[in-house]
Amino acid sequence: MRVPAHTGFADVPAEGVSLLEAVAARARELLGATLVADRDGMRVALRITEVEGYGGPHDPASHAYRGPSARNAAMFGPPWHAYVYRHMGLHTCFNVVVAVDGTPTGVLIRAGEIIDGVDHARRRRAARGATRRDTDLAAGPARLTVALGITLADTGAPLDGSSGLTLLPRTGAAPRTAVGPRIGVGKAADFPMRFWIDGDPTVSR
DNA sequence: AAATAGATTAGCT
DNA sequence: GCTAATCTATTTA
Repeated sequence: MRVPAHTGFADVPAEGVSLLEAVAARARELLGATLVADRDGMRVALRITEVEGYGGPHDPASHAYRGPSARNAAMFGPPWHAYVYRHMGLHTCFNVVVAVDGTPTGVLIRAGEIIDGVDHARRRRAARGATRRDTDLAAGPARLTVALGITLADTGAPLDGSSGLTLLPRTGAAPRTAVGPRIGVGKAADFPMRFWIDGDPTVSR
């Protein structure tokens, strides 16, 4: 993996680059996986179509870049748990913690297709703003959390179903995947760490 | 104690 | 496509 000098990853040591590769691999695995949220007796299932990797200590765009804090504590916890944070005051975003060799790395779930509980998702989204098309229900990290009913209280929760959140691995073959730079990231924006299912209508722009 | 940048969204042109 | 809204965590004095 070549690391362009202007991306902010320039000082990543060799083991850091392999760490980024590992995160990218985990992110790719999550494409096509299913996230099931059981909330208030309502089940909403999401087929993940867009993700972004965050490389912890070597990634200046990662929340874990500057070490542990009250906000990012969950990233330093066990893998396959949730890391939920608030952004821009009101928006809530959901990550899957992917500890690689004990380092705090994560994958931001940016978008997906609602495959079960569409009515519940639409109702939740309608309560916070207008939604025109079904493909927009979870087309964006904060939209996704609203559709699934995920809140800050879910941070640190396991994704094995014991807390109402279940992550099911993709079953079929790997989908056709597109790669690009991360979105809305000020630092290291040119580094391709964003993956989405090529041609899927539910990915954010 | 104060400043500031930010893993965004919705609404309008 | 472009901009306002909106507030928190982290950084700086």
